[in-house]
This record gives sequence, structure tokens and C-alpha cells, in this order.
Amino acid sequence: MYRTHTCGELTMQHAGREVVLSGWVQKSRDLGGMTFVDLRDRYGITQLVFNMETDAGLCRRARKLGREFVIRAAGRVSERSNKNPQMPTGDIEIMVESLEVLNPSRVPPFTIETRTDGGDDLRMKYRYLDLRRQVVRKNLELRHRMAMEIRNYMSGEGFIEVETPVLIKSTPEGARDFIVPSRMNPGQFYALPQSPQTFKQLLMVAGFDRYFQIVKCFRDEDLRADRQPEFTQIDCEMSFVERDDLLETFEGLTRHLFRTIKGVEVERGFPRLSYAEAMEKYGTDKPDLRFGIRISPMNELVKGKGFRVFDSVEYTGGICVTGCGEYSRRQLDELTAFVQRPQIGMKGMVYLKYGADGSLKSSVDKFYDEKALGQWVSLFEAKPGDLILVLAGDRELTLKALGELRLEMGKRLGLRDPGQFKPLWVVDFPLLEWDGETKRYHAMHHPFTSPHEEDIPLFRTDPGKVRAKAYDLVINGVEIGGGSIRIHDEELQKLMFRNLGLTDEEARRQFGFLMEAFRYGAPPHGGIAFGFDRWVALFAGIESIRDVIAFPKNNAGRDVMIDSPSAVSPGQLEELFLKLDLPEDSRIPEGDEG
RNA sequence: GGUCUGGUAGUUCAGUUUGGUUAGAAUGCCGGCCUGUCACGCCGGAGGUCGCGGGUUCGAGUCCCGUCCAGACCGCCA
Repeated sequence: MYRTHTCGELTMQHAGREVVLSGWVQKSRDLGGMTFVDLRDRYGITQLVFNMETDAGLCRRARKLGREFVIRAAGRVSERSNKNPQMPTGDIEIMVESLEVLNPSRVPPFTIETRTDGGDDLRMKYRYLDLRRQVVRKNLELRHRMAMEIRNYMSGEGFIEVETPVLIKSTPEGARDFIVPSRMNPGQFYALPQSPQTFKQLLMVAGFDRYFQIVKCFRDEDLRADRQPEFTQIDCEMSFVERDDLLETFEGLTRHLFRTIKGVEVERGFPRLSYAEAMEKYGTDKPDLRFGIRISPMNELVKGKGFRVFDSVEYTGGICVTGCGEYSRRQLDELTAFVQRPQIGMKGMVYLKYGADGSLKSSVDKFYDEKALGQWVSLFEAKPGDLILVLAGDRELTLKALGELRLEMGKRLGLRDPGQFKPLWVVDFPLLEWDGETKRYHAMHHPFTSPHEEDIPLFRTDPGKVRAKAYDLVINGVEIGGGSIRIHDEELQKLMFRNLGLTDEEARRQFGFLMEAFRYGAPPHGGIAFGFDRWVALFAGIESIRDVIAFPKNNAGRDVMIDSPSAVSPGQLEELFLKLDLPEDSRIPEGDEG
């Protein structure tokens, strides 16, 4: 028998019992006359004791155990004379009577501890060792619990989980597809799904009514801390619902997860912000509502006073930061440098310091007298000791920059508390987005998103103004999910495709199966998909989704542990009728074949 | 496609600003001592292609050019 108990469960209640434990050697402390060994498994750590007086031979063998050896130890549970209140099993230890090395281990390249000395690179290469660390394991346990609670809630609400295919059809809309060559159909390719979008809509046509699936999706785009080429969605769809029915249902899911996983009771009726309002007040479509700083437009206030910058730009706006009125020149220079970074791209920043003594000091005193600056103060309802930061330029860019500056100030002031959660719905996204490169409109969400009926006439006059019945769930500035009420009418879907620059023929070739299905009684329906990895990361209080994925890929989309992607053999290529035509500079490392 | 940061002992990092003797620390590893440790302690030891290639120089971890790797971000992500 390998074990009677785990390394996390023995307490004083078990004192005197004969037990068998198996696990990994976390650490051993050799005191000469006696040796302590910390034995670790998934459940915890239990201390083993070896004593020279009791059994010198056994103790000498214990001294030779290296870190991460897999061992089995049998012995008696006994109360410690020196208890360790830091650990759950700290009251007891095992007086070992027999010891067996099940498998020795090489010295691991980094320490298997919460505060590891290993860098990311190394941890990913030896991910199986990294996963032995409690912090990483906890993240995966959290992920498991969340998946269970999602299934509980959804199932309780009458949703059924249906699997949809992974080998599907490539479509040029949206993100780049991963493609898979078909041996049996030479020259043809499957695509991996970016989402099960069309299948879940077909399930609605099939009458399934309430569907969900926790499912892998794939996008061949560049990675970020919160973006992996393969990621997991909670994909959902419902029939016979309007937007508010849907938001209510998934507000329920969100509250359920907060309650069961975080022990937090979130108020019913999440705030709803229109996309336009979110952009205007927060400079982003995923505002962090944990702190109240808001953007105010200042165009009217600042024009016509002789300051060329403000006179010439499309938009001037600012934020008011509480309690920063005494910022030093250096701190203000730092903020200026922050907005001038190429990623943000502002030319400069104007400030107004409202001193605790009521004094007004701005970087544009030359153009704005006390009275004019007083108007700024009343616009923001600033109090003595506050700081007003003003940016100007192209409207879209400036709002975005103010949004970034808002987040930066929130961070500096410690207002982004990871223990606090502020969910909201962002609604009424634009249906279409102009793409300057291809000179045509793109679906902002996807081409099956329904427009607001009253906006349909705008298709003829100003398609960019058409609002969609689309919504995002945003928590603490993180886009957790998004969805829409779908088009279920063939004619409206055709109109949509035409506005996206697709001819009827192209639309039929790509989405004919869906258009065809709509002719056989498609119910009104809508849905949403949540980024499961992001949600787990949010609940774990971390920024990168890599730490909630067992085997993630690195910045370049590589798995450094299994070394993928990799070349395939000429035979494999031949079978698929594929010939490589690589540019000179893209060499494939030797021995990387097959 | 672009911007930025980093690459020095098994590992995490200092040293690079201002080129100059034998490249340091901590931790880990190996050996010795130690009967209540739990970040055990004490003594000793081994361990380096300073990412790689080229250049400048009497001399390069340090300066220059190229390149590879890692991370963050912009573009991209319906």
C-alpha cells in the first residue's frame, strides 16, 4: 500500500495511529542525532522524524534523501514536543519505522516553494515542477471550483452543455484562423474555431433553447499577458429572450460565482453604461469603476484664450485627482513622460495645481488668469489640494490617453484594490467599425449581431452610427465577457453582410449553412461568451492568465517545455500535398524535425 | 511589423553610468560537525564561453553594430 493518508490531513486526532504516507521530499533538516524530512503531496506537508537512537541505519538512509525524491514512509503519528502553529499538520509528526525510495530525483533547477527563485522562462520549461508549487496548484484548484460552480448554476437554470466540433471551416472575418490541412481532402483545410458562434446559433434553430459549453477556442494573433492562442470560453446562448432577460440571467451567474467562490455578495442590478458614455467618461470601453475619477470635456472652457494648442485641437479634456495638488515638478514630469510614451502618443500635458491654501498654479498661467482657472476648478468641483490634468488632441486618441492616465493615477493612489470588485455592463456598442486600411466597415462584435431596430434606417445614411444590441461584462477594468442579441432574420442578415462589403455570393459561400438554417424557423436568440481564463485570473488576483493555465504558451506562442510548434517530416508534408516555401532568414533549428 | 526592458555561477541578482589586477553576493549543490528543527545553525569546498557573432581598443562583462532568447506594451485580437 502506498498510503493510508495524505500529507495534509493528519492532526492530533490521529496520534498513536500507524500510517503510511507517500510524496515528495520538500526539504530535510539533518541535526546530526536526528533528521527531519518535510514530505509533500497535493494536500499538504507532513514532518517525518528519524532518530539515531531509535534506528541508526534508517536515520542514515534518511540523511541521504535529496529534494524531490519520491518516497514512502510508514510509522506512528505522534504529538510534537515543539509544535509549529504555522502549518496545518504542525501539531504532529511521523516517527518513521520504514522508508522506501520510490524514485530518486535530480536536483531541481529551482526551488519548489511559494517564493521560488525560478524565473518565468525556467518555470515554463519545467512546468511540471512549477505545478508542484502551492501557489500555482491553488490557481488550478480555483479554476476547477469555478468550472464546477458554472456548471452547477447553468445546469440549474436549465442550460445543457453541448460539445461542438473543433475541426471547422475557415472564415476571413475577425481574427486569423489556425488552419489544419486535410489528408483525405487534398488542398483543403479545416480551421480551429475562434468561438463556437455559428454552432450555438444552429443549436438555437434546433430548439435547444438554453445551451452552454466550457470550450477551448483558438485565435492566431499575437499574445499578451491576458491573451493566449488557445484559451477557454464559457460559451452561452438562449432563445426567446431580449437583451435584459439575458443580462439578468448572466448577472445571476456572475453573482453566483462571487458568492460561492469569493464569498462576496454583489448587489443586484449591475450598473449599465453605454459605449458612448464609457468612452466619454472613462476613455475606454472597459472602465475600472473601483475609483471615481472621470473625464470631463473642456473644449468650451479653454478655447479663445490665445493658447494655440487648445485652440487648434479637436478635443480637450481632463481629470481631477484628489489630493495630488502638491505634486512636485518631478512627479508631474513623470506623468508627462507617461502620456508621451509612444504607446500613448500625447504631445504634452497641462496641469493645474489647486494648493491646499487655495492657490492656483498651472503650466498655462500665461494664457489663463485666476478667473479662467477658477472655471476649471468648478467644472471638476475640485477641492483645495486637488490636481487637474489636461490633455488635448485628436478626440479618440486623447480620450484613450486620459483613460490611461486615469488608470495610472488610480494605481499611484492605491485605488485599484484587488480585493474589491465592481462589475458593470457596457451596452449599445456601435454595430460597425470603419477600417481605414481595407476601406470598409467591420463588425465590431461579429456579423450576426442584431442592430437596434430604430437604428436600421441609419444603414443608408451613416452606418457607423448604428448601435448594436451588444454588451460586455466588465469587472475592475477587465473585459470578462461579451455577447449580443443575434439576427434571426435572413433578410436582415443579408443587409448586414452587404454593409460589411460582402456580396450575396461571398456571404452564401461562407455562411450559407447559417442563412439556410434561418429559413427553417430560427427563434429570436442571443448569447454571451466569457473569457474563463481571465475570470479565474481576476478571482486569483493576478494579471496574467498564464498562471491559471496548466501548460501555457510564451510570448512568441511557443510551448518551451514540449518545444512546439516544430517542423514536420517531409513524409508528413508529402502526404498532405504541402510544399514549404520559407524565406531565407527563417531557419528551422537542426534536429527539430518530426 | 514596431517600441521598451532584460540576458553575468544550478538559481536570483550586483558589477556596465566613468573600459584596467584573480568577475562578487545570496541561495542551491558537495563534504564535515550538531538530538527538537521547521528560512535550522556552524565550518570547509566546488561551481563562470559575463546569450551568440563581429568591431573599436594596448586592453571589453562594461563602448559600437548585428543576431538569438525572454518579458511588457503598441499595431493586431469580428
